[in-house]
Amino acid sequence: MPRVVSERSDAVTALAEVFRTHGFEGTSLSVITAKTKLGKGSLYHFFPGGKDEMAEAVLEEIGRWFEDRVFKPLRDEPDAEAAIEKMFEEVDRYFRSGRRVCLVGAFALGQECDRFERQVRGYFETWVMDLESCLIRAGRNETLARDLSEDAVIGIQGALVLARSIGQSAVFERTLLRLKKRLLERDHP
Amino acid sequence: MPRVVSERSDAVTALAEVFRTHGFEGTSLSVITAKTKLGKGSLYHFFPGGKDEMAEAVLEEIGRWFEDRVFKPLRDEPDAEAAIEKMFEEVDRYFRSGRRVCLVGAFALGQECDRFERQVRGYFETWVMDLESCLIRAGRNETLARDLSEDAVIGIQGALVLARSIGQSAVFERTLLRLKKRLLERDHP
DNA sequence: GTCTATAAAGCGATAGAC
DNA sequence: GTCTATCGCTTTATAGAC
Repeated sequence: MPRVVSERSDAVTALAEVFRTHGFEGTSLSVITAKTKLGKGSLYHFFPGGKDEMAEAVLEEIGRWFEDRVFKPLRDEPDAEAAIEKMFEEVDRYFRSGRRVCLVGAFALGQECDRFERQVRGYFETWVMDLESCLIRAGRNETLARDLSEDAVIGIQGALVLARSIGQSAVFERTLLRLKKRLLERDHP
Repeated sequence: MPRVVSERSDAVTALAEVFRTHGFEGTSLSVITAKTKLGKGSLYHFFPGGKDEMAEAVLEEIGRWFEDRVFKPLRDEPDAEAAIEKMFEEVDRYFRSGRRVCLVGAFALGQECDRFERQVRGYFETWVMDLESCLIRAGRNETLARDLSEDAVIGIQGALVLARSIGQSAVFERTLLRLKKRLLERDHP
C-alpha cells in the first residue's frame, strides 16, 4: 500500500481536506492520523506546534494557491477581463462547483477567526483589493470597482453556504455566472 | 444575583448565543454551564438528548423567529415592497449589523450540515422561496424573482463572512443597502 | 429541578525506543 | 522519521442525594 504522505507538503494537502470536512474543532488528532496515515510521532515531527501549526500551514498553502492562481493574475494580467474570467474558472474548479467548502470562510464564522485573524483577514482583504484594482484597470471608476469587488467575493462565499445547505451545486454555478456577468458588464447602471 | 435561566426557553436563548460564539464542536458543556448558570443536572433535565438536543432547540427557535419576523411577512404582507423593507430591517437588527454570525450559515459550512440537515435546508429553502413569492407579488417575472431572491440570501450570508473577516460592520451595512436596492429596483435590466 | 460526585471515553501532547 | 506507550486533562453523560 502506498504511503499517503512522505513529506510535510503532502501532509498539508491532506490536512486541508480534513479541516475542510470536519472544521478546526471537529478535527481530532485521531481523524488526522487516520486520513493522513501518519502517526502522532510524525505529525509532531512535522508540526511541533500541534493542531494550531497544522492549521496555519494549511492556511498558508491556501493563501499561496490563491495568490498564484487568482490574486496575482488579477493584479498583473494586462488583459483585465481575461483575469476576471480566469478567476471564476479557478474558483469554480477549486470549490468543486460548490461541493467543497471555503476553509477560510468557515474559519471566519467561528472562533478560528480570532485564532487565525491575520490569515483570514489577509485572504479576504487581498482578494477584494486585487479584484478592485483589476476592475479599475478595466475602466471602472473607483467607487463602482470597490462595490463590485466586494459584491463578488461576498457572492462566492454566500453561494458556498447556500449550495451546501440546499445541496445543489447548480446554485453555485448559477451564482458564478451572475457575478461574472455583473463584473464584466460594460455599461453598468 | 438573579438567575439567568428559569425555564427551558430562557436556556435556549442563552444556548443560541453560546453556539453562535463557539460553534457546535467548540461549545463544551463547561462553557454552557458557565454562560447559562445552569448545572449539568438542570441541563440534562431540560435536554435529555444532550448537546444535540440543545442545538436542535436552538435551531428551532431561530427558525420560529425568522418565520414570524421575516418569512411570514414575505408571504402574507399585502404590500410586497414593505415586506422586503421589513426583511432588511429585521436582518440588520438580528445580525447586529454583521457583528453577529448566522448560526445556520455556520452550521451549513461544517459537519453540522449533515447532523442538522433538515433544519439547515429548511431555513434556507424557506427564505429563498418566500422571498421569491414576494418578488413575484411585486410584479417580477418568475425567472428574475428566483434569481434575485437567491442572490439576496447569498449576499446576506456572504456579507456576514466578509464582515467578520475584515472586521468591518460597514461591509455588512453597505451590502444590505446594495441588495435592497437590487430587489426594489423597478426596471431591473 | 438542582446539586455533587463520578464514570468512561477521547482529547492534545510528550517521551523514549528504534 | 516513525512507532508505542503514556501522561494529564477535558469531554459527554449518568447516578443519586437533596
